[in-house]
Amino acid sequence: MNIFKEYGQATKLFIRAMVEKGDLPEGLPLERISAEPPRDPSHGDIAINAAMVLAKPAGMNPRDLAQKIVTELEKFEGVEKAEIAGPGFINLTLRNKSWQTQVKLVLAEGEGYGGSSLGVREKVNLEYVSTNPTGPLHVGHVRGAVFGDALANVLEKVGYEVTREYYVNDAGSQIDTLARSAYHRYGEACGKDMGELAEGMYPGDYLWPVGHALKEEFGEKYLEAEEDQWLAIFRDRATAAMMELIRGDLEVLGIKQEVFFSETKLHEGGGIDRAIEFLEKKGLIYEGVLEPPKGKLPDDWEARPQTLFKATEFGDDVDRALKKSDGSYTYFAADIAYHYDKLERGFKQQIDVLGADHGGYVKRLKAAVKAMSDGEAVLDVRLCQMVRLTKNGKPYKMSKRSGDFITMRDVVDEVGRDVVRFIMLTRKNDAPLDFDFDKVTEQSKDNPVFYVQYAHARVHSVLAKAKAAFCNEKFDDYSLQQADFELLDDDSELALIKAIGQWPRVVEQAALSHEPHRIAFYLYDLAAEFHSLWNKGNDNTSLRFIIEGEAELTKARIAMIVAFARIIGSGLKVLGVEPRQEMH
RNA sequence: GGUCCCGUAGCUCAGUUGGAUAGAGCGCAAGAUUCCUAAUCUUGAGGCCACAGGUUCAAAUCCUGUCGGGAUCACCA
Repeated sequence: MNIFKEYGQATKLFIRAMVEKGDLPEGLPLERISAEPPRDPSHGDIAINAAMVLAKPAGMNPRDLAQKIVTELEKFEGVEKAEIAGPGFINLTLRNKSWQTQVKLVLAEGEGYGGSSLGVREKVNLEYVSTNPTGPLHVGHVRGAVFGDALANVLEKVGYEVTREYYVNDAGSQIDTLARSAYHRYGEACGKDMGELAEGMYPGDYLWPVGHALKEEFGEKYLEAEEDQWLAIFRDRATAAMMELIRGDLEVLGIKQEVFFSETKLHEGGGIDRAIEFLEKKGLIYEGVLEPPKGKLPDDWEARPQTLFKATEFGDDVDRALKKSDGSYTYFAADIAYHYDKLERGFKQQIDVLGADHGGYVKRLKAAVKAMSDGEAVLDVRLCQMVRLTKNGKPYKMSKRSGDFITMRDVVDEVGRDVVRFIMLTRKNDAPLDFDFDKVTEQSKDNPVFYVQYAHARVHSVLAKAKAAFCNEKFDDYSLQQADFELLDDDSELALIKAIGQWPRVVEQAALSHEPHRIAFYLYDLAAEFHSLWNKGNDNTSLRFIIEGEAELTKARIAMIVAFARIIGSGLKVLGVEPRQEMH
């Protein structure tokens, strides 16, 4: 249970009661009431803004209103004191017991602690990665992949039903290029001199096995054949092979998406026609000529009539072309159809995770979804900024193993999956991120992954020592729930416990704002709280976790740090990182 | 030129969807250390939150404009 929410709800109940009694007018903006931890801990545990938010619409003095609420809140058993501060804040100080109980809750609920049913099982479609199937994942793709996956986890934790999806761009001209590149390798596999690989082809050696497989399958059948005889089939085989490769890459990162949606199927199955027809019925399609873009014109710009979608009616800057001059559909048309398909599958909440280079694409996507759903569905597009690879602060070039880029596997091989995943979430998605190969593997506070893991490992170690010191006591989660939590009354212990109590709130906020990085930052802060407490035990041995001869006290403290470790564990799980028992 | 993102401590960045005296880490200065081990902790110095207006009880946060940095810009994908 989220303790902040609890008191926020309670406040709202009082207000409603007051409205019913006629003490307050109807129609107050109750949704603006928040119960949050105050920035300054000396202000108490929970700050409620109700009086300030409601004073004006209620036509009351904020402090008078606050006084009424305070009188009610004071009656709560868990509240030690409630006071009015500043312009009308209501500051609650909870009894220690209210916090200490959280420890027991964590142990009882285990990984479920921090979860909620906020999402009421609403379906969310989360599309991420979606790289062109023309080669293995490279570093640039990792961030979006990790971001999307962690976001999916967070959303699930608060009760959304998330579908993790990958849009396979297997229809464009880049696939023809892929097929031709594969053909080149096929020729070579057959022992023919193919000369130099033409400009613009995919040079990576990951196409070698594809060439060989094609030789296995077709022998020399297509060696002298015209392109139109083999192109389609090579496209098909090469894409399948690339998707196989990409799935393998994703698995290395620990990512599993359940839907792989093919653009080609959209073309072949008439999905695009259907979506366009749908828009046409709404009167949102017309033939027209676009204004030339402002500023510098592209060299080959010319006015031409096109099939256009009225994107401007839904917030876009210009209307967007749906057909090329040869009559075939544009990429955007396919994308409209794809999002239409998501709507047909019942997704009112859609999230696309894209690279920052797609920034200019966001408005038209949102416009399309808005238009097709009559504003019923929401599309959120999260853009992930660049990752700059560095080593010791200098731009880093790795040996290029497959073609002309650094692959995701290169990075994971070098530093490990957990490090990659965690570091990718130590920055907001829309801020660029430096990935320094030295820093991320360094064992120091500088490196958040290490810092958090270290705290977790310390708990594990203490637990083992406690078991050895008290062989007659049990330290499993159930036994620990029976501990006397009121013994945890030192300020620094309470500080750790209060930090633990923030977890449900953090999860909720990360989920609602679609910002999984908040989890990573929270875990770091939480770990800091633990390390701090640990070191107090160095100064003052009475604050150590294991106190010889004091079984009850030791049990309570072990319960506290085990609860701490559970939070770290479930937080890391959300990020897709394995918590470590030891650091060596 | 249009659009989107960014501008917070010397550096790298958080900032609880508008809250009270703006926070961490690195670096700098001083100190501590037998539970995981100087891998950690404590204390200190360091800020016109780019700038100017506006909205209100309250703005780093929302709106407008200016300046600076990045991305992107008709049929590509």
